[in-house]
Amino acid sequence: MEISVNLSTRFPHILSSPLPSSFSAVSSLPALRPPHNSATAAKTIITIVVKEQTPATALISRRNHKSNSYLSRKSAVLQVQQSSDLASSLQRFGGILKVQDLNAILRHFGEQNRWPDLSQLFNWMQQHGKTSVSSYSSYIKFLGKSLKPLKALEIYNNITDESTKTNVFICNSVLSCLVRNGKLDSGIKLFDKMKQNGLTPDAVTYNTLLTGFIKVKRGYSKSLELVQELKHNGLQMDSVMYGILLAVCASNSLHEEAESYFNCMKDEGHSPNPFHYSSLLNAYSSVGNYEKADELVQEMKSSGLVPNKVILTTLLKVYVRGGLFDKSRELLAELDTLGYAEDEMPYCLLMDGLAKAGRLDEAKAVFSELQEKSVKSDGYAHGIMISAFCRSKLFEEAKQLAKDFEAKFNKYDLVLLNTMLSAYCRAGEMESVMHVMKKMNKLAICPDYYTFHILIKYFCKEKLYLLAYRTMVDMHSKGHQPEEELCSSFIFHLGKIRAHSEALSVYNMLRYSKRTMCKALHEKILHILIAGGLLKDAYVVVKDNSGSISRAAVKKFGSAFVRLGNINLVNDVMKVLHGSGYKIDEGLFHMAISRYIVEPEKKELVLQLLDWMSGQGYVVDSTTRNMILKNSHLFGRQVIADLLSKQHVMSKSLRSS
DNA sequence: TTAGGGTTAG
Repeated sequence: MEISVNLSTRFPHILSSPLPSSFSAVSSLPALRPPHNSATAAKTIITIVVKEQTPATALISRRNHKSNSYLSRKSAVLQVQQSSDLASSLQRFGGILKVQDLNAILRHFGEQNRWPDLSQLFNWMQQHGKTSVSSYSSYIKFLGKSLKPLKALEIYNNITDESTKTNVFICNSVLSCLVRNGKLDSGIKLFDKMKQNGLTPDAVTYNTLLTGFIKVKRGYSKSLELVQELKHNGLQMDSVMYGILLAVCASNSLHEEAESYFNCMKDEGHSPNPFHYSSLLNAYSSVGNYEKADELVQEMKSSGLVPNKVILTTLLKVYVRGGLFDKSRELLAELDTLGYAEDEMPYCLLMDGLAKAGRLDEAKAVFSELQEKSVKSDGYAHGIMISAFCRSKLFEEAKQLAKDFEAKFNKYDLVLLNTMLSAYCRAGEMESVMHVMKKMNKLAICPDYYTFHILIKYFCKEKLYLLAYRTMVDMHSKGHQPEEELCSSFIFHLGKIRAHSEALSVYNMLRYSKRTMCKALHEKILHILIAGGLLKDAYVVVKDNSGSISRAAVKKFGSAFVRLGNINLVNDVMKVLHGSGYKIDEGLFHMAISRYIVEPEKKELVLQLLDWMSGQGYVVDSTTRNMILKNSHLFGRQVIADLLSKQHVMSKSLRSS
């Protein structure tokens, strides 16, 4: 099959059409503003009337003046907030506005998601020296909300005053901005730097960072380090912190640890709220411990809290994970009665659990029920069923449902796109595969590890090995490490189509990744490299992995290299062969000498080789010996005579012993 | 005078 489309941003080697401009056009539209109401604004303008003053009215006048100035500032704040031309209204009112007024406007813009105005105002404030700590902390917070963590870092890094830079409010908002934008690692690094520069972190700082560990692999152990640190700094755990830690435990499936935090928290006098309860329930769901879950819900009720929608939905999750499908159905009915099953989530939980337990028909029945009841859906239910069909190898049904999704919904995210991609790939629908990839491009959704994995597997299945190769290069350049099984079969196929250097590059991706690598792969790539004449690379493979390569393969490599490899490396190769326990045979030695005879300028290498061989106890056979003698004028007669006589003595002593 | 929070689905 031939792929005519190729090249674009997300998949530079696969899609052809240039990135459609519609995305950037839409994303650059200014945020919608509230309607401008000039009539209201006009009413709020206060005219200051200057009256003649008598001593008796002076005090009142001052008060009036004060309140007048307050009122005029308040009016100016409104004017600026409602103005459609921020620059000119700042020019007009900026002079009477105090820093706190400007901060109020800044927060107003932030709360209204008026990002361009927000930045314009902050710039103006900086240019006019009208900023305070609050301006920075608010502005940085809103930069985080508008997904501009780099801009926030830039603002922070440009702060020159040291005490401002280690101000806990500003530091907390920068860290929060990084964490909420998925940059936990850089947040932690910056945190360390801030401490070195004199920041005294408080509970908010720690909670901000801890939040980042909820959705991170091995987040629990990392969060423990922070907890230790904050305790060491004399800070106490608060109810928010317990809430975050419970969520960390739940997402790491640590129900015992969650339980222990929950009890600690109560012991310390904090009353658990529904968030705490639901996190602990969620932790129980990972092991399907419905007894403990039931007990906990009872406890919650007796403490006077009424289980809400989330609590009951999470309880349903526990039942599903515990395999209690009848009980799950009863609870779902209860949720329905309470009006808590208006959206698809509880159905999704049950469907997914049924499908994963191999009860696909029952899952399908729930899916039908959900559609008949016109439950509000964002497409999750489709995603779950598409995956379920793929899992059961019902690719045709998966494909149909993916098409159905596309017809009904216009909302995509990465997981759903991957699910559809997988369905189309497994069903062998090339056009639909390309269509999904274009869609991903258009929506500027970055492919992840799974996307690449699905595509590479599919391209291999279609024997589009070079396309698969380019996809893997993309994958690798995005920092994803392909898994061994995929690489291994891929290397095999690349070898078969004589794409030797591509095979080597895949081998190296695996070799220099953190993934484990099966020993047999070294020999596999060695054969490919020899076949492709990439002997120098083959040499590196043998040198680094001689213990994992069979004698036969080493021999094959040796004779290929000595015959055709770089002459300057022949002696090194001999040494590596010998070092790996391979006995250099007469044929190989003869071949090496023959090559040197053709290139007499390499005579130093011949002498070195002969000398080394004597040292290792190798005997020169008679054929080779005669060939050397015949050509000894090329190398220097005397030296050769000396070396050969040394050899002769050695061979005699070997024979006699 | 400004910073932090946690719960459910693919």
